[in-house]
Amino acid sequence: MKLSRYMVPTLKEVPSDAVVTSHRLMIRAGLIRKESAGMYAYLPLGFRVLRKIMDIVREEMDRAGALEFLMPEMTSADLWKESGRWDTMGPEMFRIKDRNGQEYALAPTHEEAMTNVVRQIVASYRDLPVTVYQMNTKFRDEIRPRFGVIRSKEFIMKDAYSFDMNEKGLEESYQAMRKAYRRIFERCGLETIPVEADTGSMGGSNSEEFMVASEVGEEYLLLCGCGYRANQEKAEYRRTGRQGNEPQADIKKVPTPDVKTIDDLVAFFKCGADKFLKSIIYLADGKPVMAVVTGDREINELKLKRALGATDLELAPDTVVMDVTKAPVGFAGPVSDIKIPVVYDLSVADVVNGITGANEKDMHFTGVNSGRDFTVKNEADITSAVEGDMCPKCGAAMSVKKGIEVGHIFKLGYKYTKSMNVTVLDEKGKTVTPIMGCYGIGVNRTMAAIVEQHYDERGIMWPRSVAPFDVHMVGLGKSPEEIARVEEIYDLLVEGGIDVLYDDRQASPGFKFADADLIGIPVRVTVGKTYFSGGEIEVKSRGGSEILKSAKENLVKLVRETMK
RNA sequence: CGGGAUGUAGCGCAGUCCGGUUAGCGCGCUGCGUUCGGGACGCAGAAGUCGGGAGUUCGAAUCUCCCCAUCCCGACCA
Repeated sequence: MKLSRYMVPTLKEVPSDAVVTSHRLMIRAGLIRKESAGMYAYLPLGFRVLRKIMDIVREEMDRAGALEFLMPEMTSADLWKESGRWDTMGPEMFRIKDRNGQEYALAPTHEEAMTNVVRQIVASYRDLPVTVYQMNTKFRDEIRPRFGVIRSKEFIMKDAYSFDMNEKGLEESYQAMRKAYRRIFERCGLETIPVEADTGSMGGSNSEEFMVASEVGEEYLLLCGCGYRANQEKAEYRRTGRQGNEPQADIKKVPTPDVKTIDDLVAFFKCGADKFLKSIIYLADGKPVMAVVTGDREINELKLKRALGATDLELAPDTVVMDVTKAPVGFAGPVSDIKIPVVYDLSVADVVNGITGANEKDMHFTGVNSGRDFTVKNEADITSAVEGDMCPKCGAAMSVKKGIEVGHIFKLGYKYTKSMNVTVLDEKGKTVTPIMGCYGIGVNRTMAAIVEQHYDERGIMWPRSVAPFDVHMVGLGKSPEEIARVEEIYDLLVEGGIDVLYDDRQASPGFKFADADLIGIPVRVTVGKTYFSGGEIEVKSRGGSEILKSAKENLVKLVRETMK
């Protein structure tokens, strides 16, 4: 491909709305252009990279025996109503109507649609197991699109769904996908961290996310040297059991006018936030409950929901707090008799001489001790694990990293096969409901993550497997004769089966080199004065500083070696 | 949805506080010439609804009001 005939609008300056590295570089290197918030056009160079990633995904899915489909983007509301998600999906799902008033969703995911096709086709245990997939655009009305292509309203996802006769089969299908995912990301040159994850609103049991460690990641991962790794939604931690040897003080009621928040309390009592027993009132399925955690920890609503066995959880409105605690928000506590269920975080029992609200306006208790002043009846892990917390497996201190989620696999269970009434006959002619697994990869996001992991101050450094071209050839001929000799080299490479981007523009050498570094094709071939005078062609890899020289005859061979 | 910021040529910015003739600068773009191995130089050009609307005024990029868009932080999220 001749650059003079291609479209690579590289930029020296970055549009002011690009903040994170991958976004800036993808724009500067001419891979993408913004259409509007959360929507991007992929220019030819960017689309080439995207296609390479999709090819890798496709090859590995096919290798794992998954069958590729192409599904409609616009999905009938009936399907969503059947599974119940028409109501539960909320505003993140784009909903549209046709001229007859028929409702549709722009699919944010395809469980229903895929389940629907599959149920029309499979009828017997002989048809299972089967794993189906597609790579297609997904639409999500994100509250806040962000970080360029990492969080957008429209994106390409590879989504796969497995159908098995039983849990044993599901485990096999799940492991096959797990293996495929590892291969996919490895082939893309990405270092991923598989972590345990919560299954979220998709419903289901076992779940693993493939994370790419990155400063711009939107999730926090807890990692332990023993191999335990989980995202913060899911990560457990162990109670320290450290009580120290501070003697128990007497409980005292202390006036605390207008001291409500933890920050206020820290300033008022001049002690650490971990001394406070933060007591928050929630409505779990409409009924008030109190959650008690130490002041330095954040309640993890997912964990709390699980601990309570609730399907719906929200912070209680002020009126309910008033009703339950007989005090305004800010003075709740577990000491006085509370008529609603109370859940204590693991952290609470170890607090000696804690401070907590007295369920009375402008009053707190100090010197509060569990076992004496209140009883921990229902203890659970309901706060998010943080840096330094003890690993649930081995007890060592865990560390925290931020990560971008590029893939997610999980065992869905019977959620869709039941609600959508999928059945097959088993060997005995008995009707059974298949069990599902669900496996996603964010393709665009994977591309951004690769850039996040492969760049330097000059630009992108594509791993060969996803690079838009194999070779970036810089032609530095001036006279028509020289240019003709450069073209010969280009033809030579192309005939040698090498995918070449040839910079034949009339521009200064520095300009061309800078563009080559920015675009980040792994091998650069320079045909310039050393060739015209001494017959030597220069070969350099994007990551290295060494310049290899080659005669015309050996060029293809040398380039192939450098590509490895 | 809360808090903050921004919107002026394709991109990056100045001008706005304190209203006043042809709205500037750098990059990029076009033409000509000189250059030519790490983002060359000279000369000559093209390109702007100053985010939109309404208002104040003799006069608005600049002041007032309303709206829109974008970005950041937060809340939220397979």
